[in-house]
Amino acid sequence: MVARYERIADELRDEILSGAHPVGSQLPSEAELAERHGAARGTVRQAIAVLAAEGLVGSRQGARRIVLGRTRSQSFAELHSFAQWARANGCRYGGQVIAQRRRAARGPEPARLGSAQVLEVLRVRTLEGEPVLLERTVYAEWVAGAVEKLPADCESVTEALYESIGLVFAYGEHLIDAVPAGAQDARLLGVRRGSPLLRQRRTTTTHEGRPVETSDDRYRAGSVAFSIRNSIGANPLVRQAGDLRFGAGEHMFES
Amino acid sequence: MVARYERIADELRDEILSGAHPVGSQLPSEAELAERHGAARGTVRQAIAVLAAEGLVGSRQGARRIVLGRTRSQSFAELHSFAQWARANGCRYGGQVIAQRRRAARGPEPARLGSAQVLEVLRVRTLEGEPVLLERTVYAEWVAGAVEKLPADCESVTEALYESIGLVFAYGEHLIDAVPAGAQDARLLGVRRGSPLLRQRRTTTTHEGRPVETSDDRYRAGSVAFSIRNSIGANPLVRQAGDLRFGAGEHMFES
DNA sequence: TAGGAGAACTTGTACAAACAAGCGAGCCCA
DNA sequence: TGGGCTCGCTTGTTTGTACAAGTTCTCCTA
Repeated sequence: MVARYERIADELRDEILSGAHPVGSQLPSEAELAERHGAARGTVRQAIAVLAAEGLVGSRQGARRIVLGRTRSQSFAELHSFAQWARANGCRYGGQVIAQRRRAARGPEPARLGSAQVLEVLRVRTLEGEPVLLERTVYAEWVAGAVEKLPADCESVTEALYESIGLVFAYGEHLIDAVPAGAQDARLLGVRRGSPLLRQRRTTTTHEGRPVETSDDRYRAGSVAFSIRNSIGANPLVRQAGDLRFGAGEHMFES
Repeated sequence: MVARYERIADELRDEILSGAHPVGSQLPSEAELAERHGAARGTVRQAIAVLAAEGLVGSRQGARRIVLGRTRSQSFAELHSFAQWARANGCRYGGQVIAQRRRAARGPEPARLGSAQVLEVLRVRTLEGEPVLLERTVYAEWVAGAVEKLPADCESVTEALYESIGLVFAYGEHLIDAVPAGAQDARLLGVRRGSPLLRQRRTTTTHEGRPVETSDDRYRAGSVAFSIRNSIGANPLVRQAGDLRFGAGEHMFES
């Protein structure tokens, strides 16, 4: 059973994406939409809030809402799962575990993952046959067993963990910056040492706030970009100051 | 006059940031908060929605809400304005226009900015005295005059434009990836050619959806990172496929 | 003691009503 | 003609109510 406001949101979104409401044009008023759908104004507002969060429409008190764009931001699942994202974009994709070992948690890991033992996995992901992403992931102890059981060429870790132990990655925190490729990065991604990589560091938790993993993912430059649409009043992306230093050598599996 | 739900949100945020509600702990129920603040449940829900959008709390139907983190995502203004962001972080900052000229719009610019003539500005931004950001911005014709009147060392373009013509940057679309520094990048940022830069391409519009500018901003690696907090159901960040090609030399707003 | 039924609690959805606040267009007057 | 003002429209805020749906804990029973 889909909620009513979601169906209204879907319908409005379709109308925008199909061009019935061109970019820059005014949306029907809340009252009009409410009458058309036979719903209360509050429900319509909820529907419109969904579209606003997707960056499709903007609003200003007193004035009609306007259509801002036609490219829709996707769900968290696609941000988190490389496989789901690749599939949604119609790309061939694959993955391969390069190295995997258990070790004691160190540095900020005990605090972040809440376990003294962790499982460290180095994985290469490919898009259209080419290696584009190097994942250095550290799993909390309580999922380590399930991760170890996965095949080395598992295509979607997220889905596999959901199937095996019902694990859902619910919340994530991401830090995005650029770093030069280290020796290992260069070798595995097939680029020159020092060439630019897009790095995404993330920590993921379950619905209950239980930490699952932290990861250092490095994308080959040009293969992937992150996109965000936002508006005054609500957006989750922020800059964070770095310290102008970065060491290329502080990796996990660096020999 | 601040809205009631905003005051409740502020109070709750303070409690979370101050540690009264530790990370992972449960928030009081909506009914409890409503009674404590003498407000209706709907108002409390609105307040909590603000915190959820900031990534501070998560929720699941039937279960108490939990605190997800203590680092608050900031407002759009801080994402958009380098000056406002730097100030909020207590950094010394500056800016200097390197070059500026009017020219005919080309490529995707006429469509994106809605004008045939544009103003192109090359600006270097500094943090704590060091150059960290190179902005290549193209302004639509209708703001070009106001931009030209700004002093070359204007510290905050966003604020200056607001003061002079009441312009508010309301909506933005951002594309984030990594690129190697070109010759000009390297010279102006004081890094080696080919070293990694974090690139943010953005297009900004007013409340009315009127395009203001598109920009290609390049951050020195290590100086700045982008951070995002998200959850299942709502997040604005997406990956976008690149084409695996990139040339270091093809600057200035290529597609 | 283990497991299941169920009650109590909590969040999600929906409706209705009212007032506040801001915008825009049209009107009137100088 | 130009400027200011008013009025209607539209979105923003708030309250109250009701029920649906999911979670969690307790207690009872096999």
